Amino acid sequence: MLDARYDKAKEEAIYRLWEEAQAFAPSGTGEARTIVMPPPNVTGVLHIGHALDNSMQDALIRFWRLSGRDALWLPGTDHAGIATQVRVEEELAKEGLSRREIGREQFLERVWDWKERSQGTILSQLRALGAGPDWSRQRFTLDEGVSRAVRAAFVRLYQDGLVYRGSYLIHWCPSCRTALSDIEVEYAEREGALYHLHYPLVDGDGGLTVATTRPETMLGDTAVAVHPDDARYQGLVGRLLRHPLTGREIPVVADAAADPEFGTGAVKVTPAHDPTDFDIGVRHALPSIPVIGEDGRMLPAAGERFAGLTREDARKAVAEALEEEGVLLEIEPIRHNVGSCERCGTTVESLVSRQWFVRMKPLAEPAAQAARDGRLEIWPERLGKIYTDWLDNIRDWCVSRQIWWGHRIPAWHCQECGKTVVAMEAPARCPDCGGALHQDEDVLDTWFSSALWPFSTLGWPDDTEDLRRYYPTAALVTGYDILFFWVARMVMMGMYLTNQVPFRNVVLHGLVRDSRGRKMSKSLGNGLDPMEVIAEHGADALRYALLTGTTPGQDIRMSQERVLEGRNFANKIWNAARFVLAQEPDPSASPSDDDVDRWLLQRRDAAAHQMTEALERFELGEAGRIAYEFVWGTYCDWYLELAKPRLADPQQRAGVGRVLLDVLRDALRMVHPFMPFVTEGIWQELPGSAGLLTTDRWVAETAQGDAEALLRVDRFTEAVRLARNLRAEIGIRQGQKAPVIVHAEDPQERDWLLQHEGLFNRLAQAELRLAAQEEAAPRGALSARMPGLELYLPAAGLIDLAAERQRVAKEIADLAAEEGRQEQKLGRPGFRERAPQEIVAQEEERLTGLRDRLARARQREAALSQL
RNA sequence: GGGCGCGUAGCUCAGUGGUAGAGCGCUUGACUCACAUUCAAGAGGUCGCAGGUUCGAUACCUGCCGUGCCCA
Repeated sequence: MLDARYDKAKEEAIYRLWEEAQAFAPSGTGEARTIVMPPPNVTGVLHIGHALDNSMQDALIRFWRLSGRDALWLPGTDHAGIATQVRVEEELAKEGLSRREIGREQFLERVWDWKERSQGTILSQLRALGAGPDWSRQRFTLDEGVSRAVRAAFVRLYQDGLVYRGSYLIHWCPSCRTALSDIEVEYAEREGALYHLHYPLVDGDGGLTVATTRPETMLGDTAVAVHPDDARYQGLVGRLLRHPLTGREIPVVADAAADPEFGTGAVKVTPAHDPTDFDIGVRHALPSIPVIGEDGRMLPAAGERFAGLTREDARKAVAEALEEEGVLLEIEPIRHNVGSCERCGTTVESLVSRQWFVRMKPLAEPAAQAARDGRLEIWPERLGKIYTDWLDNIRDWCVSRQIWWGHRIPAWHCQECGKTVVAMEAPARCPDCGGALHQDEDVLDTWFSSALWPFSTLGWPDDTEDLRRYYPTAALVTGYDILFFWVARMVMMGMYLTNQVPFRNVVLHGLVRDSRGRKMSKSLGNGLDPMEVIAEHGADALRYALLTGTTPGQDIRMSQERVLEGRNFANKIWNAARFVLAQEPDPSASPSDDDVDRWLLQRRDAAAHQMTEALERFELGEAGRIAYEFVWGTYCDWYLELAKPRLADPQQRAGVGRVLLDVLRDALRMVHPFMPFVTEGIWQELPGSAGLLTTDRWVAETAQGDAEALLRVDRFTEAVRLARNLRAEIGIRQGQKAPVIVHAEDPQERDWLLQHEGLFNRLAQAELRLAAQEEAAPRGALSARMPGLELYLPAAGLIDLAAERQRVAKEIADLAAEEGRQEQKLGRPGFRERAPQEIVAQEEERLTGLRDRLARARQREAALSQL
C-alpha cells in the first residue's frame, strides 16, 4: 500500500533506478531522433530558464523513447569564455590578485578548478530536475574532441578564405578588455546631450556647426560630412575647416550617411571611433586617428591636455576646452541609444583593432535558404522570418577575444618574417623562412565552438558511427533570445562543414518571467530558484508548471501558484493509483467490457491521439493539458466513480480491476514526459510491471470505434450532472438520496439507463425511477432537460415557491431572448442559401431545442402557479 | 525608423469562421471508506476600440489605442 501522500523525496531513488538500468542510453533501434542539449554555462548554477529548456527536451525525449524511437539526448556544458573568466577574475580580486600577476598558465588552472566545481553543481541540478540525457556521451566545449573540431573548422574556413585577419573598427569592452561581436552589444536608450560645435573655415569667414553626442571623440576628427543633397551646405563641400582644438585642417565631405534631419545636418567624422564614420572614412580615404585606448582612456594622440583621462572625464574636459575657444554653441538634452557590453554592462567603445573575422555572407545564404525551403523548420513559424531577415543582412563576425579562457586560435605567427600559419597542430618552424613561431595570443568567441556543438559532440570531424546515425539531429530546443547568437550560427557552420542542416527542427521557447511579467533577475530578487521549488514541491510539480504554462515561443509567467497546480496533479495521480492498488487488481483477469469501459478506452485513445499530434508539433503545453484533462477529468472524476459500485459486485470486480489497471498504466504513460518521477514511482508498484516505465511503450490505441458507447455514457454523465444540479437547487443535503424521475424519449436509452440504474443512483445520490413512455410530467417537481431526456425531482413542500417562480421566470426570459436571437440568425438574408447544410440543420435543431425548453419552462411556470 | 508579439472571467493564460474554456481566486454545501494537495454545485466575460470581408467575426483584413520585445 502506498502512503496517503506522494513523497517527493522518492525522486532521488527513482533517478538512480534509471541510471542503473542505463535507461537514458539510446535503444539503437527505430528511427533515430537526437537532441543535443544547449550546454549550460559553467558560470554558476541552473536557473529557471534552464529548467524550462531542459524540461522541454526531456519531455520530448521521453515521449520519443516511449513511442519507439531511437532517442538520444546528448548532454554537455559550455566553458562560456568571457562570463567565466570574469567570475574567476572577481574571485582573484578578492585575494588581491589579478590574472596578469599570476600568468596565463596559473590562471587557467584556477578556471579549470572553478569549472569542475560549477559543472558538478549543474549536473546534479539537471538530475534533480529529472532530466535524463545519455550521460555516457557527456561533452564539454573545451574537451579534447570538441577542441579538435574547433581547430578543424577554423583551419578549413581559413583555407577556404572564410576566415581572415585584419584591422577594422570593432566593438570593444574597456572593462573586459576584449573585442566583441556585433550582437554582444546591447543598445538601450539613455539620457544624453547633443553638443553643437562650431568648426571654422580655414579660408574665409564662417564655418560649420556640427552636432555630436560624443564630443571627446572630436579629438580624432578627420572630416566633417554633410548630405550631398543638403542645400544648406552645397558651397562648403570640398573646403577645409580648422579643427578647433588641434588645429588640424579637415575637409568637408559629401556623404549620404549624414542625416540632414539630425542635429544641424552636419556631422563630425571620427573614423577611428564610430562605425558610420569608419565607413565614411573608407569612402573618402580619410585618415584615422585613434584617440581612445583599450582601457577606455584617452591616448597621447588626443593631446597633452586630455591624454590619460577616462572617456567620461575627457567629455567634460573637451567641453570645457571648447567653451574656452568659444565654439561650444549649445548643449541640448537628448535621449539616444548607447551600446553596452552584454556581459558587464560597460559602455562599449568602437575602435580599430586587428582581429580575426569570419566572412558570413557565403555561410548565411544556404542557412537562410534551408529555412525557406523547409529543410529547417522553425517553431513557431513567425520566428523563422526573424531568422532569415537577420541572415539576409548579416555582417562579418569578429571571432577573436583578448581573453585566456577558451579555444586558443590555431594560428602561429613567425617572429622573423611575420608570416601567419593556420594549422591543426603547432608547426615547428616558419615554412617560409624557418624562423621561430609563436601562437596567436587570442582565443575564439565562445559561440564559435557552440556553433559546432550539434556535430562536434557526435565526433566530427571524424566520420564516426554516432555521427552517421544520430546526425542531423531531430530538434534543437532553446530560447528565442539566442536565435542569432547560437541557432543561426549552428545552421551556418553545420551546413558548411557537414553539408547538412544540423537539426531539422528549431523549437523556440520564451523567457521565464515573474508573476508580474518582469524578467527574472538576480538584481531584482524576483528569480525563482528551481532548486528551491524542487525542494519544496518536487521536480514533477515544477516541470508540469513550466511545460503547461507555455505556448510555443511565448514568454511564460511563473509563480508559486502554478507550481501548486502541478503538485496537486501529482497528488491526484498518486491517489488514483492508491485506489487502484487497494483493489488488488489482477493483471491477468479479462477486462470488463461494459459500455462505460468502452467509453473510457475511447476517451483514452482520443487523448493519446491528440497528445501524439501535439507533441509531434512540439506543442508541449497543449499535450500536457490533454493529459491533465484525461487523467483528472475522465479517469478520476468519472471512471473511478463508475468503477466503485461495480467493484463491489463480485461478478464484475476482476474485470473492472483489470480496466482500472490497464488505463492507469496508460495514464502514467501520458503523464510521464511531464512528470517522470511520480509516474515511474507508481509504475514500479503496479502488479505485473516489467521493467521501467521510461523504457516502456507509448499508449496503444486499441478501442474499437464504438460511437454508441461514447454517446450513451456522455449522455449518462450529462444526466447525472443535471440530477446533481437539481439536488443542489433545493438544497438537499449531501448523503441524502433524492427521488429522481427520468423520462427518456428513446426506448433504447430507457433500457440502457435501467441497466445502469445503480451507477446513476450512486453518482447522483438518487433513487431513480424511469417514467413510462406516456406518463405525464409530475406536478410540483423541479425539472431539467437535455435533448431527448427529462429529469424530475418531486419536491412538493420542499421548494421555496417564490424563489422557484422567480428562477423559472428568469429562465423563460433568457430562453425567450435566446430564441429571438436564434430566429434572427436563421432568418438572416442569405443564411439558408449560403451556409453549409449541416450548419443550417444544426442551427434549426438548436432553435427547436430552445423552443422546446421554453415550452417546458412555461409549463413549469403554469404548474407552479397552481401550487 | 522598420519588424514582431500580446490585449479573452477578479488574476494567470488556453482556444476556435457557426452555442466562449482551464487553473487559481470567489460563493454555497460536504472531513462521502484514493485524494480537503479533495469532492459536488454556482456566480462571473458586449473576447481592447472602430471600420471592412462574410449568410455569419472573439477568430480573417485594415486602422487606432494600450503594452512588451527584437532590429537599425
